[in-house]
Amino acid sequence: MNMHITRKVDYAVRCVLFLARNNDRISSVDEISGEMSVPKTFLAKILQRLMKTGIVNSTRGVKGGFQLARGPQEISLLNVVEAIDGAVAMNVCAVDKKMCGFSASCSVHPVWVELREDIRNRLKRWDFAKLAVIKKYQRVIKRDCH
Amino acid sequence: MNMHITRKVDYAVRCVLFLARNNDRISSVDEISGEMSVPKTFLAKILQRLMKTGIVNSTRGVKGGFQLARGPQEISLLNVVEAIDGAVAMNVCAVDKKMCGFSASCSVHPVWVELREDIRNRLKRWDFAKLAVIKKYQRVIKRDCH
DNA sequence: TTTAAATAGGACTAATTTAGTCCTATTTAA
DNA sequence: TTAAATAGGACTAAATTAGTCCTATTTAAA
Ligand code: FES
Ligand code: FES
Repeated sequence: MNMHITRKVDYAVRCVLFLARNNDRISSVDEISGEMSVPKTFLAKILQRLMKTGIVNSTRGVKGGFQLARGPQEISLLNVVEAIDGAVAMNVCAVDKKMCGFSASCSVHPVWVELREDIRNRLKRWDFAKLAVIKKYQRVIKRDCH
Repeated sequence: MNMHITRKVDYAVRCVLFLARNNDRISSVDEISGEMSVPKTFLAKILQRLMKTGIVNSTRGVKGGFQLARGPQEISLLNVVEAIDGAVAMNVCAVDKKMCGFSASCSVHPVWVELREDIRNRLKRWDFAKLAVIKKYQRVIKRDCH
């Protein structure tokens, strides 16, 4: 079980958060990448993905940039995570397709399905309106983070 | 967010499950790997890890092999997952250590912490006594798995 | 109408992680 | 003494992640 946030997802989440906080105007890749110290071309790719999945709108040309496609409260963390990573799923079957459907011998299957639902539900509960106003994490965390 | 079970964890879980179901005797790597169609040398490494983390006991020499170090009901899925992958943690901080502790600007932090706890709690709830007797998954699943 | 500032997108590369293999040493029952 | 087993270090191959780079297109404004 690989339980890490990828940079892509991290960047995407923080990017959408930035847009949620500046939703009154259009922001360019340049501005966002500067603000968040994310490689510009990489962020551009991420924004393209968010565009294709209908989370942000883009405007091309001079003065162009990105803006949320709908209200921040209509965008869940799950939306963003699945836009970037595809469907959240833990199943072993993903590893070896032949094992699943043919074999009836996997007792662990329902556990992964259950865990998947836990995670999806939790991510669904957080929307970017909530995230945008959340108290910034003031306490300095050293051990638990790294 | 990378939400897949690695083969290592998959193998480890099924391996411990096998041992739970055959806990009256010692099983060799050869037997387990044959039974589960897992590369033998790779499984050996995994069992070494499970050994070091106190989940299984080993007996060396002829007639040697592995056995659970304690009752199946005393071994949680979390135990096995963390034995193989290390601490379950999602924090972005893991990606860029400099970001955490220095910056107080990450609103998403508490979300990952919360999600982490969800996952750990769920994994903690499943022990291998429960898993060993679980109804084998009979329904053929095609779409949701792959 | 030209230009410069922007996104769109394909093709590529580098770095890291995952998934192993291979070999040698050690232990131990027969 | 030998053969069947685990222990463990060092290595390799494959896959994924994290990017870069280049060219095309769009568009506001000089
Ligand atoms: S067969 Fe689907 S998780 Fe095991
Ligand atoms: S600083 Fe720890 S998750 Fe953002």
